Amino acid sequence: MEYNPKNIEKKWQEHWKTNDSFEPSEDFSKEKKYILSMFPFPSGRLHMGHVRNYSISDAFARYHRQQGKNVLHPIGFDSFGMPAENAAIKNGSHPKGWTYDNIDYMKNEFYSLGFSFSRKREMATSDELYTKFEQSFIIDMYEKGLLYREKGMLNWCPHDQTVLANEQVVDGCCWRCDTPIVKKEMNQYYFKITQYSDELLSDLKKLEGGWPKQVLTMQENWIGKSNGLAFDLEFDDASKEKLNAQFGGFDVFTTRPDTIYGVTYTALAPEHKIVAYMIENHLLSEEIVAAITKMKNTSSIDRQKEKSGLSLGLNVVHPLTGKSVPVWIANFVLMDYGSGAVMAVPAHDDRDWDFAKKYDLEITSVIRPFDGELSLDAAFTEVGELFNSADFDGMNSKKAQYDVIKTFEDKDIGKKTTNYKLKDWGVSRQRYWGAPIPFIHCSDCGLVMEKKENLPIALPEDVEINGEGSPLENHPTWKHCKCSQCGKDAVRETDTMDTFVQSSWYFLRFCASPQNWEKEAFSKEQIKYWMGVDQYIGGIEHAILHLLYARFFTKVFRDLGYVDFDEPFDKLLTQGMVLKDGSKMSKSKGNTVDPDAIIEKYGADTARLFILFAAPPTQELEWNDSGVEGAHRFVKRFYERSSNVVKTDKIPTITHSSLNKEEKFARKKVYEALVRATEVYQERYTFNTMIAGVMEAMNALNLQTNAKVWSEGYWILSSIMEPVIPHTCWEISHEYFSLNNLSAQKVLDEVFAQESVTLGVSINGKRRGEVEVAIDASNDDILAAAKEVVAKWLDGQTILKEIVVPKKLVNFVIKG
RNA sequence: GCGACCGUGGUGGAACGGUAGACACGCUACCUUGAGGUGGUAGUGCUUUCGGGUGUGGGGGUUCAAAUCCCCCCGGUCGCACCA
Repeated sequence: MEYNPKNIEKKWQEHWKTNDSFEPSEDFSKEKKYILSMFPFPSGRLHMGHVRNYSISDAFARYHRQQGKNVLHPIGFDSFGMPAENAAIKNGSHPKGWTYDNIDYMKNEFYSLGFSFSRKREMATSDELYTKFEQSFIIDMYEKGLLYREKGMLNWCPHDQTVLANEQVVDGCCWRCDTPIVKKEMNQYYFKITQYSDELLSDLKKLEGGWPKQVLTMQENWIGKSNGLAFDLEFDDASKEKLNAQFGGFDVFTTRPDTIYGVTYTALAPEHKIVAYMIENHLLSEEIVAAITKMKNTSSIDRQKEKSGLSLGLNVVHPLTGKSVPVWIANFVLMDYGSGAVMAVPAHDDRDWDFAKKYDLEITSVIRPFDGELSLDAAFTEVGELFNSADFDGMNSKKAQYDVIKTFEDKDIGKKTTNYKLKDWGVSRQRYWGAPIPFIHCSDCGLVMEKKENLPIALPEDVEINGEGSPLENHPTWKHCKCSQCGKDAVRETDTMDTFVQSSWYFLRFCASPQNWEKEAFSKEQIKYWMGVDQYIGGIEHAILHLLYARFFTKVFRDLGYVDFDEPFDKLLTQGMVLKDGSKMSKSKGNTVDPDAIIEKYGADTARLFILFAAPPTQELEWNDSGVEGAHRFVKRFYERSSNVVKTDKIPTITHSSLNKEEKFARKKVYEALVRATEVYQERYTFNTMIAGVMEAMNALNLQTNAKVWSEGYWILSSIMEPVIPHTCWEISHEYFSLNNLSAQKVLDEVFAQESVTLGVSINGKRRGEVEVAIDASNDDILAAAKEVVAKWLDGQTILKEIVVPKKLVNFVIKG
């Protein structure tokens, strides 16, 4: 029996396809499992990261199917996005053709790996049907006030010619093409994600235990909640006059109200509206205006390099002391956080300190250490004791924060405030290959929504894509339409949506029964049954963007009445990257391994086995060619040794007591592998250790010749390996077991019964020998036997303590 | 700077306070083979005077017992980063 992966794999892939083997049942009384891998972008070919991702989810899906669960394991494609347009610009292909060709190719790759996806629920987010339902949700969100249009300074990528969300700007550059971002003022649609800031933060608690801590922390930091005091700083009379009485003062926010008596200057962001007013009304010298303009045009990276600022020649009044405090502009004050203005306490804040030193501003200390001297070489930012602070003198600075806030609230000059780093999600993209935003601009009615019955607003196919401007804007006819309200000539919105909108609800779409596919996005009943996703698997790179947006959409859908839960993904597994020669596989580094070539050479089962065996799923995985060969040898051995099995329709019954030592050992190893497999599939996800257990069992089986033990062993081992190397296991199972063993397996306790057990014997925790004792030996007998074994170590020593750990070891504590 | 995770043979990795290095790769020797591959047998942390000694980044602590728990330091990876 020679192992021929090509024949076996093709045979079973055909079988699964023709028999609809992996379609979930519509019987909602069954216990369900929803296993989902993050869906791929159809870039053209699968890479090893994909293979790893889907090998993991497929193992889960197949395992739960064996356990009799109703399993939903769908696949789709996140198929809108820039690369389709880039390909169009580069080689003249049409984004749609390019995308769907890629999808076809990748689907074949998926099925050649034997993944058990529901074929009937395959979809792509660029399908018009998907766009139709999405646009309908967008209209709902607009009606709820969760989507709005506003002019703002946006992140503009000059290369991709589009706006980016804050989350898509990485180190000041475009997340896709690495081009430095410039700020541009434009109209833009925003999702009001900030309305959910608090809930997105507090619901992270519900995910504890199910999600990796790292991801929860990243989301927490991204939302960035901080509590503090907001208050008004009022201009003195001379400053008010200078500003033509247009401004009475400005708002500042601080998380350190305890340092209020240490305020010696205040600083505005260069983009602050007071600064803008002063420039417009020529209240500043040309020199200063030039410096401000330069500051504003500096990229955010450069702006971080050195602090700089300018005095505005204005003063405010300290709210508690009445002292005059100068107003500056500072490049480190961010317009989009808080109010774009800060009170500065150089004595107790590093940034304020640097700035004060550079411009020789006053520094007033108000907190000193509880013991020891206050150093005047740097800002003192620890907790300490207040001084120079009137009524608050002597108070613990931590406690004083509450008292100062209370004082401001009592006097009605400020209040406790919470700020978030999270910003509203800008979703317009000035690109073609995306879902059109279903709005209309009417010269009479303003911004109006398209009527739902006219959805989808589909993309025109005859477009010119040359990288200049928005193809929809440039299209001769597409944007012209009738106003949905007054019926007069109007124009469509030509912006399309960020592709993260599609991935924010695709997991809900998969819950829809294919027979209702056309009619509805999903039904409440289907959602109720299938959601939440029991196990979600994907890369850590989506820890913020996708997962935050999907959580946001879930909460919005809940408030729109479509779903009745708060969080979409119960359990999240973030897989590690696939590396080659120590770094991430990438075309530019030339260290990629093509999955197709591996399947061609060794078969899909080898690829799957290697990828699950080489490392636990959450860790990085180093690709290793000889490791792949090792995996291949195992699959081959596993298949070829099945010739020791005798055909049977049910698991053989064996009288354990009549077996010899090797046979008993083999059975024990087989059942140990089963116990471990259960643990791994249900809790630990360390497939590498499960596979190691199967290898041990195989090694043990090979030391004996009992056909019944072989048959029982294969009955169990091919069942627990089926989620990993499905083709080989189905072939074996079909050949010998009529496919009856691919189901939940029972553990037989009798095989673990032992007459004797070997204990380690140690002295002072140091292993000195081992002793074999009867399983039911008393502690005294064990100790006596153990003492004999280590007699030479105990000679002339006083035993202070004797410890017996049942079935593990004996430890003697001796003096010295 | 802040936060999270991690540090075990030549390599990937086991060990959920209880015999460190399971399982595999690699390597060495031998058997099978015309050769290569496959398959098989034995060995493989370091060191050794063959008794043993020593060993999980370094130092300390808790414990009868620590790779594992606690503290400090060193190193690495990732994320955030002038967020007031």
